[in-house]
Amino acid sequence: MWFSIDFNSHVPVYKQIKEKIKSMIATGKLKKGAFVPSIRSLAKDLGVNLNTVSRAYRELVLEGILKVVRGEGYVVEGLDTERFLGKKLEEFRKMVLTLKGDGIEYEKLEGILREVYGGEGNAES
Amino acid sequence: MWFSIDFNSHVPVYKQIKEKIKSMIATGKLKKGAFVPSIRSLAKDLGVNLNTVSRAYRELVLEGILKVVRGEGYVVEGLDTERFLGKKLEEFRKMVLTLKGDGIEYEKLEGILREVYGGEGNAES
DNA sequence: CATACTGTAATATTATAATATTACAGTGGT
DNA sequence: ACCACTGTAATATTATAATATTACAGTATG
Repeated sequence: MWFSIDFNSHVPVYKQIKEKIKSMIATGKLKKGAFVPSIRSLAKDLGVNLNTVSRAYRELVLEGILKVVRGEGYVVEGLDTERFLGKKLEEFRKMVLTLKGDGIEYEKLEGILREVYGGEGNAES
Repeated sequence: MWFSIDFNSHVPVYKQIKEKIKSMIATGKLKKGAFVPSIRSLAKDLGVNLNTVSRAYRELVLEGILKVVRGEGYVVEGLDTERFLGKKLEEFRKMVLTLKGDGIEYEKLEGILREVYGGEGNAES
């Protein structure tokens, strides 16, 4: 089992797959040169169609993140981690702005932050 | 001009409209008994089709948030604000979890929080 | 070389969102 | 009564995402 798909999300499945792969590269769970699961096996694991995984991988190749070796599979090329995380933080900022606009107080968000990160400011390393 | 739509978002336009209306009720910009813009005028303002706004309003009626007076328009009924904000915070928590999973540190998120809230937040590093 | 994996390609089908357009029906002001 | 607004309804069309299915082509290994 590799990861899971949120079928209730408005985010297209192929985009969710792309994001997860990128995330795994960013966190070192997938290293340069490693093979990602074959299209068929990942499709089966996730419970989606072969074509959907195929599209995700194809686009990742176009973005220079994967490379394909016909007959063998897809291999991790690399990822501009800074850029990837930067986009994530941009999304975060956008959401915070919306929440502020909804009248939610700073303390409430900070509380959730603390909760998720395990009580104190520092928790993970 | 009422608000704007993000056409690049994966979130369907009619859902974005629903969220904005709810948000405006939650923040008191739309009060109980007030008329929301007519289907046609809002559609024109947002640059979307009449049917799209119609769908959003129709669903808001089903949720008890708007009420319709034929020939006159749609009127604000009410909103369970606690529930609405609760869902927003749930989404926030989910995003924070993802970001933590991506290896982003607590301090980075807190920094953005502070930024958006204009340094107001709290000191207490 | 046969088999079992890989990726690739093509086609058809379904569901959803959004659009465009036309028409009908209710309400209020003049 | 007329007119200008309201909402409503129905139909057709487009684009996208995802599915299902079949077939073909490259690679490695027993």
